[in-house]
Amino acid sequence: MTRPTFHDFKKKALSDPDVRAEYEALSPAYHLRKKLIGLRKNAGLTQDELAKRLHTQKSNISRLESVNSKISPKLSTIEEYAKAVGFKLELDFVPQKTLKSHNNRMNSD
Amino acid sequence: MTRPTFHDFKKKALSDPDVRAEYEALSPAYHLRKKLIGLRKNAGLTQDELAKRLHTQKSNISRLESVNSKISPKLSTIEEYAKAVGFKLELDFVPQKTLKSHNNRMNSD
DNA sequence: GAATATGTTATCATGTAAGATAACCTTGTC
DNA sequence: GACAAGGTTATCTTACATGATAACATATTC
Repeated sequence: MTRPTFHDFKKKALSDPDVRAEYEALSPAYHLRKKLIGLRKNAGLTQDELAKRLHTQKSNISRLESVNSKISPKLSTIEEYAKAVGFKLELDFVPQKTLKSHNNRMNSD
Repeated sequence: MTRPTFHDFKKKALSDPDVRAEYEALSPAYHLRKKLIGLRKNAGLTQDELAKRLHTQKSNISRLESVNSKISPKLSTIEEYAKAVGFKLELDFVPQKTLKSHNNRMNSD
């Protein structure tokens, strides 16, 4: 109980606004679209401009960002999107504490 | 210069073995395969057993884990793999410091 | 209200990841 | 050395993400 958990660690870390800007974890596929949109807008890019950077069409960007989209994009697609807006994608594997743990109600099925 | 960077933050965080076990970032697609294998073995599963959990074939697991594989898996594939071995996949977008920054030689193209 | 900028939606074509089966390669055990 | 367990590789099929084009919906500006 005295040992800081990852939750604590994260909470503390995110209280630092500098760190917060850099560290952004998210449960995959759910927040993903909104996150992507945020990154793009933050970079001051329109879908069309981003599309050009990625040598594709704005309609494809729109589809990728579409929240109600049922598609599960390829890893490389997200990577390239991230890179195009000035970010680098990293993957975290965090243990599922299926037991009596605290805030672990992220599991869907 | 005096403000701690994400690098420092991460370094400090990872010095805590408890945190380290939970937090595992990786540059996508490169370490990914090895990471997956490690997670599976750590869970005490064979490819065949994991395949059964995912209702697929061991050959498909092998292909996914194959380091020399040229495929870029779908996000959902990694998610399901992770979940099957007791982990949850999270995505981090970390800013590309393309400027005069330190350890930022991860960019390929 | 025509023109432009931004984003959306539908559709079809194409590329490719994933499903499935089978054959092979170890390594270890009897 | 037959056998089984674990993993690999090849091939074919199927599913689906992405590419591409076009038409539409809103603003916003002139």
